[in-house]
Amino acid sequence: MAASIEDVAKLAGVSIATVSRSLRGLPDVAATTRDKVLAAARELDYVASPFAARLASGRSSTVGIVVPFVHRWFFAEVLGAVEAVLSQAGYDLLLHNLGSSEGRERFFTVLPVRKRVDAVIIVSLALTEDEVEALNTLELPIGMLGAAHPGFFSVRIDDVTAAKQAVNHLLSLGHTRIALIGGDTDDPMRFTPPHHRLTGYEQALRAADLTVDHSLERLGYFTVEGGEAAMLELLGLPERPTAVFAESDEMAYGAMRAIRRAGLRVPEDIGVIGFDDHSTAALLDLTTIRQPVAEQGVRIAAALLASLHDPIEPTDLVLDTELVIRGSTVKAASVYAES
Amino acid sequence: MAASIEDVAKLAGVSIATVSRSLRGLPDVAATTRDKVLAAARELDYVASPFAARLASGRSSTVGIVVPFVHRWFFAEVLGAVEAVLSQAGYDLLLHNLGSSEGRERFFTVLPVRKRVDAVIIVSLALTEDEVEALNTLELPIGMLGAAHPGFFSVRIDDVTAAKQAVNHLLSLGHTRIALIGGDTDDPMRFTPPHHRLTGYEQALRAADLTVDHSLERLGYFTVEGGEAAMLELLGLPERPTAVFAESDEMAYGAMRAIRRAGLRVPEDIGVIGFDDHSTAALLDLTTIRQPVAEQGVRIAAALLASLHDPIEPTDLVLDTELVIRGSTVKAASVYAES
DNA sequence: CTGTTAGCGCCTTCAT
DNA sequence: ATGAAGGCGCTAACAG
Repeated sequence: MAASIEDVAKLAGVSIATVSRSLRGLPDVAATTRDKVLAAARELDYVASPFAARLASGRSSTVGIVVPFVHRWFFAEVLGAVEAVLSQAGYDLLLHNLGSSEGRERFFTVLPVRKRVDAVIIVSLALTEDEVEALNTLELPIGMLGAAHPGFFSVRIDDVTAAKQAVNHLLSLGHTRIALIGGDTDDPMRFTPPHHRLTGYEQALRAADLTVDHSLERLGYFTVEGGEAAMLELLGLPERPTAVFAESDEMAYGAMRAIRRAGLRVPEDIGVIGFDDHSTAALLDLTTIRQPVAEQGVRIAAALLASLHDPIEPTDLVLDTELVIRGSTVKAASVYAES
Repeated sequence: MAASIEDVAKLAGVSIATVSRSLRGLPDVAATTRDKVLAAARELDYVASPFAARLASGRSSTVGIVVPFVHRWFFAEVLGAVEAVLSQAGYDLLLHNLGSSEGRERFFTVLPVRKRVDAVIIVSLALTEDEVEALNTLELPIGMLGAAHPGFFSVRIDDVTAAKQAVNHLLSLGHTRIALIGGDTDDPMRFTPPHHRLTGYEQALRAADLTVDHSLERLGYFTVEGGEAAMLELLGLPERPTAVFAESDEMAYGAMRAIRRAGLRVPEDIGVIGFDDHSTAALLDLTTIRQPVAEQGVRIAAALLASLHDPIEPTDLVLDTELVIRGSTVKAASVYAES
């Protein structure tokens, strides 16, 4: 059997309370006794039972993270960043992968994080009022990544501004007929970006005195295939667009494929700009809006840890995005040119 | 304060023992009393404190998973699959992302899963004897994904055979000068695939009575950039290869880029085959060896859950791989042709 | 600075 | 079929 705190106490010749204090680095322990305890603990290869500690202290030293689809690039990237921060702080990470709108519903009705985490991170979800209420019953600090809600911590980018960056880039190249391939604003998963990016797109057009043509706004569902299908529709229009803003790099990939399969060239015939700066965007020479993905994860994790240390008012942090110009919007010999 | 088992017992007019039994679906509880208990629990919105339960039972209902880099496609995919199986079985998933060889060393010396999981899944690591020993001190069922070790459960593919599939495909197309872009067999992370894929590559060549030319074996480090650099070296050879087998799709992407930047065509001048069937492989029209990624995750998770249910001898499952032929090895109009 | 003593909330024999 | 009671291994007052 593994050593318990009592074994350590016996070996060190002190009480279990002193062992507990010493091992946790609490003050009011003589340096000499602490050393004795540490030596005993090392000798017995002792580690405290987290469950006993959690039961007694009421703290779980665990943070729950809720992501729509772990296997997608963005969420995996976030997860890695959050894990790094938490594990370094001695916290456990409890992963909840929604996977579908049913999974989402299950999560918010069952609330499997109840009684087992000190804080929760919600990634990329626009919460319904019911969901907010469910989270509030937890009476825990809540962190949102890619969205915001009063009373919750949040770290995000400004999707409206970012979308404007994208469209303004196309406008600056002389395009006036600019299409949008976006996410579904009515999707059951209710991701946050689609609304804002759509808004930014339309605002940028209006600011340039262009009329918003809704027939140029298509759904790509954040997948390569969806982006391709959306582009096909756009290509079938009486007057096709000269440029496309896709709300994700993956949809942009699909759009590029559709364009090329139609025998047209990127960017000469149609310019394409994506969103994210996915790891393969450089490879495919895609102009895009880069957002700091890992950093958002680091920041939200750090904010929650800080609030766990001593309760503070929720903070809302908005990070900058950056236009990365590549060959899909500016003339280049081929897709495989500079990147 | 949230309801405790005592509250439920009081409301249902039974003892806490009966509540515990009822809620866990144990036998020897009268149907009527069970209903009473369930009703009371529902009314109080009761959920058991996992920590109290774990402390008392000695079972953690948690599985630890150790991955080299969560943010990489393969591992994220595995993670999603494992999470789905575990959460459905009522198990928590404790994620450990190594991130580097230092992270790896830290994990195996600290063993942060001690006293907090019922089983551990190790993904894609060739374990050293010290690491095996460390895991054995846990006295827990251990599952390996993408590797195997006596005494541990495992689910994997046959990398030797898979590499042969790849090379044989190139041989069948008439290639005789076939290069390899692989992972580092001396890498501190010691991934398992590089050794086996290298072996399969050489065996296939020998079986075809071709001599193995080590100058055709280059390191791509499992990244796009690495693959590109490796391909550049190969292109600089006095007699360059007519085909390349990359041990991952991402290295294959890099190779394709290098080939095209050199003004050569794929597959006319140089054929390229990858490994994995990464989600963008179809997009880039890359011939590859598909391995069942999510299924490996599902299988290893299921195996461990089964062994937790009732201890069984470790099993070793080898899943099939499949050759997926696309335009990077067989003539096609362009990279963006059929896929 | 250190020890004593209640719990934390549940599981699990052992009785009945 | 149900209840009583002793832990599980630790934390957190409270004494001293």
